[in-house]
Amino acid sequence: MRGNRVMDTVLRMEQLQKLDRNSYAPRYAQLVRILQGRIASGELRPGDRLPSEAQLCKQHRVSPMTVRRAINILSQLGIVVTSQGRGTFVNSIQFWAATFCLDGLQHVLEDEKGTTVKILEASIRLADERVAGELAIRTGQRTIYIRRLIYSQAKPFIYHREYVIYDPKRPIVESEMNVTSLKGLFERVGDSTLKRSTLTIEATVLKEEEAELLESPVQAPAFRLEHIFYDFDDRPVSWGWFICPGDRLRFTTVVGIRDEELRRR
Amino acid sequence: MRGNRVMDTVLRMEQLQKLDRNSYAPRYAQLVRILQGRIASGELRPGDRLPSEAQLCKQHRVSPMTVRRAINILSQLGIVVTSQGRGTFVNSIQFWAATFCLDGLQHVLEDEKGTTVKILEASIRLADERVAGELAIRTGQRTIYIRRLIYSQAKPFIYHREYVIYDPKRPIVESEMNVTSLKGLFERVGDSTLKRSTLTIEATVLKEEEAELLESPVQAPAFRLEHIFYDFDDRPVSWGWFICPGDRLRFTTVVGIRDEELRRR
DNA sequence: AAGTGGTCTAGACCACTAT
DNA sequence: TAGTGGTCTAGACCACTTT
Repeated sequence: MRGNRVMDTVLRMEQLQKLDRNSYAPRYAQLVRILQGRIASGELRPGDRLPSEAQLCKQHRVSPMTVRRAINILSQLGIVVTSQGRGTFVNSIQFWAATFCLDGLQHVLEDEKGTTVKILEASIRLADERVAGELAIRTGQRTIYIRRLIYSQAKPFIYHREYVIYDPKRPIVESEMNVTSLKGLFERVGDSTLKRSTLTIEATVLKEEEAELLESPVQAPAFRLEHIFYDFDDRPVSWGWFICPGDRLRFTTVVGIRDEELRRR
Repeated sequence: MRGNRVMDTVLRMEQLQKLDRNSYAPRYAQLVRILQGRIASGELRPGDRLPSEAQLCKQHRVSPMTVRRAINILSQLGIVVTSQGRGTFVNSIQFWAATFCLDGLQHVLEDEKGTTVKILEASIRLADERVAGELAIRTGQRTIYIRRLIYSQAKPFIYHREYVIYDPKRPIVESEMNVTSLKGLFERVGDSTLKRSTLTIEATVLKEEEAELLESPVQAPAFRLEHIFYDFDDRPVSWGWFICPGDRLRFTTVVGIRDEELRRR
């Protein structure tokens, strides 16, 4: 099937796909699209070896670094895999390599006008075993317990609870109170800048209090997004979780060859 | 705070962090770690400008391409943002840029011994409106309806249902039947190789049939992972969904500066 | 030994931003 | 105008795999 004359002609034609040297699109990006096209068309199938980098250099009259870059991008997209000394191969679709982004939340987070944050409670609580464990402090130590309700388009959208380490030197509460945009919420806790955060997504159902606040039925499916924020000394400063009804949030992605325009990178 | 003498000394000391030119670690990777360290230590804070690429070249005695590569990696990690003509800046933690990977499933998918797939049903069904819509066919057209139960360590783990377009020319059913490893399931439908797939994650609760098969309580929280597979002609060939109880699956990620070893890329 | 991908150099030109 | 990031060249050397 691969070795007949018709196929060879197709191959030759495809290889003639040329770079447009006057285009504003960078050459590496054009090369990515050309190779993607050869894979998408079925000309190069999973397991097949791509032309070597030296061959691609000659064929498209570009330097090795440019070819390298194109192949790196395809590799990061999971479309090809490289193997030193052997070659570059078309990958079969890697289902579990699919990545989901929280950008479903982004439009909400960035919509300053449509999003409001209401603080339901902010009080001192002594850490129980669970809280102490998550925040790496001793039980009985003081924390600030905060409950927030986040509205999108005037409707309750997310319910957030968190425990923040209480540090008498830093008046966290006041600055936390001033957070009315959700976006600012994640950039800093109190006046300390955050270094990193661990996030976990779980499936859950709404409990009574949650359902009431979120104006949804009890037992309705929901996402639970748990977080721990760390400061620049690698100490946890905040542990909490967001609850969002399942009918208001979903995560979507595409794995394999996308036909969209290649994004700038 | 930034302009005093102590800080300047710290800055000078940090800048003396040198590349180990005998190390097996590539220079761009070492440079990434050095810059990450300067950010992680709080020396460079969100909003600060990094030294220009030319300066980094001189400081670390490497070529522009090597600096470029290091900064590209930091940029892809979301740790810095670049702006042509202005400079490269330390990013504040981008909560919504968090990406979750299905690799929580990977160990299950790749564990050939511990994972088995049992086919509960495979029958011809005429497409109703919903199925026809998803698969872009006419209502009443034939599809193959397949129900599978995936076991991990001899316990039911995931329940899968899908509709596959029926093509008399391709004996899909037999080859579908032979799929006993979950891994093979996603690489091909019948004998056609897959080009891409769209995936959506939703929160749901177990219905009666699902609960019984998965040996979990009815109404228990669960993830619903819906998929459409496309062939190389961009036509949908399969629409279906996986149901997995919430207590057996979670998605975790880290956003911001990780302290792990820098992975090869 | 020959071919492959992985890293790196020392420049170049360009587009964009700030002054 | 000077400085910045973005792209690109035409080579080089190395580690690895296959023959």
